[in-house]
Amino acid sequence: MAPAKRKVNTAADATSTAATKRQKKVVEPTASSSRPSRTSLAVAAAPRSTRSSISGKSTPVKPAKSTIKGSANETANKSATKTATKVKAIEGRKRGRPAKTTTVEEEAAVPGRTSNLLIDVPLREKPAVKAEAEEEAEANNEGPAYFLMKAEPESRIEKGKDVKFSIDDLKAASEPEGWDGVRNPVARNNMRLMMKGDMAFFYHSNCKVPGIVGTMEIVQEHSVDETAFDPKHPYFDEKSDREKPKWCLVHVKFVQKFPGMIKLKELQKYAKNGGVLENLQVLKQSRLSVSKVAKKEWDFIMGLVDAEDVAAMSAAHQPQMTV
DNA sequence: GCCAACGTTGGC
DNA sequence: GCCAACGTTGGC
Repeated sequence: MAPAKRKVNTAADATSTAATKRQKKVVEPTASSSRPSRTSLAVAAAPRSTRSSISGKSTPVKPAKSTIKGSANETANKSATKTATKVKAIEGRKRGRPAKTTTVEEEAAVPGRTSNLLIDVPLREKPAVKAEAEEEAEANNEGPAYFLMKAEPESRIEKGKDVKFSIDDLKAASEPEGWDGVRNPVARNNMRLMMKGDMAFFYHSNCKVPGIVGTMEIVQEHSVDETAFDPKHPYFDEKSDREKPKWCLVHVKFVQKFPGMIKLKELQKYAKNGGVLENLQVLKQSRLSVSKVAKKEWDFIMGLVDAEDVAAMSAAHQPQMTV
């Protein structure tokens, strides 16, 4: 479901009109040792591996990603009856495991701005301490917010179409790319937070060496992801109603490709006990294809790039041992 | 290819 | 609305 963005090369899109891309891997991201620790007792009691061995393994072939599923129902918003401080995670549901609850603050936790998240969601009540909240929002309302978006740089065919989308594809695009295909509610909500001028890391996922390969800028805020309505599209979602669009995309433009990749492995090193990146969302929720990055995390990672750059240059200038 | 994580489903 | 089952993601 929450695919990282992937680019789908349709005939129409072959020349890279902004139309389709893919995304993927939203979703989803990892803990220090790569997998978030789980807290559910129910799961502990019945380890997934056990269950899956009983039910049989999934197909060896990678299933179509992200297309069909989708969240329970954004329509369930109506049932959001919660109180002011706790709001059902964005869409709420009619059935199923209860959605995690998050505070307004958490949901709006993109540093530096108030949330514009809920376009199609009921308004939340304002915090009691409204004045303070507003002041803080204003005080923070400067500078861009930062994100991380995943795409698959290697070819993978889904519904007959190649879903690959790399930083080089973005770089080659002549117009802003619509980051479509996000089919995970959390990732989608992160896209709704994006504002023009915000920045995002471009992350290569589902490949040999995953990691951050460059940056891009958000040039157009969220709009409806039309690929959800096309039955032939890899990202078709039969449950998405045109009257009530469930999925959105944002448009991005290439900013830079790093001289080298900041590997996932390296990011994880800095996430260990108390490290600067210990709260990097993509490391905590490895499957999130669109995640938030705090300014401090962004700056730190950009610092790694510079350091690497310098190291690469000095290596290049090292006297060569001639053979 | 394996399998932890975790979102969703749907019976109760 | 709880929760067991199950499907998918994506690093390894």
